[in-house]
Amino acid sequence: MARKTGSHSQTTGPKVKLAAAKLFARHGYAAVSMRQIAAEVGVQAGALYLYTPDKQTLLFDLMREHMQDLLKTWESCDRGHEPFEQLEVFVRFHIGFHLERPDAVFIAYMELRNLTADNFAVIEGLRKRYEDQLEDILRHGQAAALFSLPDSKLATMALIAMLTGVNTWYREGGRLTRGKVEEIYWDMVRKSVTD
Amino acid sequence: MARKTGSHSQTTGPKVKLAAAKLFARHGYAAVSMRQIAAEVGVQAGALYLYTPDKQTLLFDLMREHMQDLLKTWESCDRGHEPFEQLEVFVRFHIGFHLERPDAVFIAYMELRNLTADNFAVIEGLRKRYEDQLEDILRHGQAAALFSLPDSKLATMALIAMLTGVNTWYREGGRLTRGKVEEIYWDMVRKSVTD
DNA sequence: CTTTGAATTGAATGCACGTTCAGTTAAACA
DNA sequence: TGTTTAACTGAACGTGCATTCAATTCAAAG
Repeated sequence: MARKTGSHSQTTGPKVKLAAAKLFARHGYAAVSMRQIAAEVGVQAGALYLYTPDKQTLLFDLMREHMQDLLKTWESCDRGHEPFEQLEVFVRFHIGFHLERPDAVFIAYMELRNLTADNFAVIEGLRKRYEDQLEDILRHGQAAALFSLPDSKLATMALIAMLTGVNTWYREGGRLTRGKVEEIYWDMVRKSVTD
Repeated sequence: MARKTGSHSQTTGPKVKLAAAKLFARHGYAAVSMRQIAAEVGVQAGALYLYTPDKQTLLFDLMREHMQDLLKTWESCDRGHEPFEQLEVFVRFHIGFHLERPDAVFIAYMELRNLTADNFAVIEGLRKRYEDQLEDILRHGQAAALFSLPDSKLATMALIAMLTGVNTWYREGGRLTRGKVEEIYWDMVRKSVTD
């Protein structure tokens, strides 16, 4: 399928995913046709099937790759050794990672209901693994009597919702720099988990 | 259009909106057909057009009515007179109102991109008016030196995202009662806005 | 210069879509 | 009983959907 030698296009494969991500994020999976994606890439609709078996797999692959990227990047970064430090690293990592991939984040949060049951289970599993990263930090901080949380599961959900929300309003070149946003969110998070 | 005297059905009109809300929330506006909505109501597709001019208006009306209900209910409730009290009332109101209307909330947050430009502007205006309610509370608390916030606009967005997130995980009859959830969230919010 | 074969086209398949509307039903009224 | 009328059906309209595939293109290999 994938060409081995140079032919008249070197980039159609990757272009398909970029085009699909852009259009799914803007208009939603169900509202975007394979013809629209093909037009964005600059080919006819039939050519897309050289790069994906069907539309559902295109969506699933985008979401799976995003979640795997999220987990892998988190696992391979220096995550600190003490609860406050770990929580600050997590907050800054989450905001930075999400602000760099607005399309993928939007799709991963909005298109869950357009996945088949099997695909949904896979993505939910990956999401759960990520949420567990934060929950572990909160529980260790709680166990060390550094944090004060009535319910670490609820706090996990509350904090992740708050942090991910940055994508709904942040615009590059706006009033606040990315670093300033990270700082303000970290300040709120730190206070919310302590007495 | 609407019948004035008793005929063989008293309820088709309202049923259309309930069915549409349920299906839009579950599968998304673009993925739901007029035929599916009609089947849920128990009529043929053509009959829906006695109650809505088109599918887009059905979506818009659901979103507009939800936002108007939100604003009206907030404006007509006892909102307190002192910043901490006002903020606590807002937190509890927001959580309670949202948990009671999961379908409408889901639609209002997920289907913005399926609105026409004109309809989007209307809904965004209503949403802004609601966000301003919280921002006003935070600014007054800040002005009275009761709250400590580097940026009240950012804090508004962060808190609303956190509170609305409750709809993604809360399930009636689960581990926590609604009142307990309100209490825990209020605790986190209170701490996050103070020193 | 000819052969090869992957990349792509473009037409076609069958199906589902939103919407319309002439006709049917049946309850309410005269 | 006969007339009215709102509610609803069922078929149809034109369009666009995801997907398939025989035919074509064209750069590289021989």
